[in-house]
Amino acid sequence: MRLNISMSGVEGKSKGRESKRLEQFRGRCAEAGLACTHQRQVIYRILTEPGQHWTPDDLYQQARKEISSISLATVYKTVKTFREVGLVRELNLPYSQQHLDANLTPHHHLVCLTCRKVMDLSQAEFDPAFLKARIPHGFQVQRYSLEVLGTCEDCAGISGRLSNVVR
Amino acid sequence: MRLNISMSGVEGKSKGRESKRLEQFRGRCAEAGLACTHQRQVIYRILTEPGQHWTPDDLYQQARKEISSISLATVYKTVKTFREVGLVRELNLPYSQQHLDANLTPHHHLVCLTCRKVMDLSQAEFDPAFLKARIPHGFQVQRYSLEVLGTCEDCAGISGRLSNVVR
DNA sequence: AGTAGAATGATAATAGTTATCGTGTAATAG
DNA sequence: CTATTACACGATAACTATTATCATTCTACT
Repeated sequence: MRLNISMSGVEGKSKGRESKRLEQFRGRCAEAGLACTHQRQVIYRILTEPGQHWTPDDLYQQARKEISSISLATVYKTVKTFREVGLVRELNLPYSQQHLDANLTPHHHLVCLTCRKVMDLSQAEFDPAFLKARIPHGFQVQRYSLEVLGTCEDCAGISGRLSNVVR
Repeated sequence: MRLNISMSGVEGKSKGRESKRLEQFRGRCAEAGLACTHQRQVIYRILTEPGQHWTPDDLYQQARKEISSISLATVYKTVKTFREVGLVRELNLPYSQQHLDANLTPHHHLVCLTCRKVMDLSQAEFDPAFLKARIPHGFQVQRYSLEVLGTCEDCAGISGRLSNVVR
């Protein structure tokens, strides 16, 4: 059976907007030399739901609702590909499973160590007052974990343009 | 064979200072209700070498030099115990293995995505100018990853004092 | 529509970590 | 200083997260 390339699960009213997003995604795939498959479309759409930070397994459960035959391996491979071409980023959290973020605008995260909820925190250029003002009332900060990621002087010469591939 | 409780691998000259560190460690174990075993002493001493950020496996390789019979499982269990009682913390890095930090003073990290070197960066209260001044010349920042870890409002009531147990 | 190369799905393999359990050891009491 | 007991250790199995393999299927292009 041949599957239609479409944003399934979306009703007619917002079709125009969804088609636009699909076209954007198709363009990004073309740039990156990736096939714009149904699986990748669905996974990308789920990933870009605002404010969500998916693990591969949650992503798999969600994607199965639309493509019941999808494989967990496909989800992992897709996620890895998306990371490599810069469509998503990985959060650095103290949990065993990776968490993904399709919000590429610079921002930070507020993580509840109890329920593991992750909330976005807009970039504040590290201004402590500004940052504190953005932390929701009631959130008890236990610690900040700031990782400055980049390329050290010793490595700068070695691998010029490979360094944007995280992991 | 009965093993002497001692900081093996340390020569006589600095014995006084090492004994002091051992006594400190013994005290912390007593507080936490932990037995001050030879294995834990050695692992803790390795972990507290300044500027180092060990993975469990590296820690195992290092500890074997002093206790050839030590088990990898012991290293993992010890590390987990140390995390639970707050003797060490886990770094949040985009790599598969956990990295440990026995430096409990608030500070951040500078991570080279190429060679995976991790350098300490003293706490700067999120002042961007101060922070930038501390980044070594030649280090090319690709991104900041700030995770604010704590307890969200919803969870504040539920698990009052359990929240310092990370992971 | 036909074709080449890439992606998928099923599953095996691997890496990192944790659990199990019998033996050994540290802390405490006598 | 020795005996006891609960805890810790070591060996290994088990488990979880992730990646590799490979035959089949699909996408992109002609």
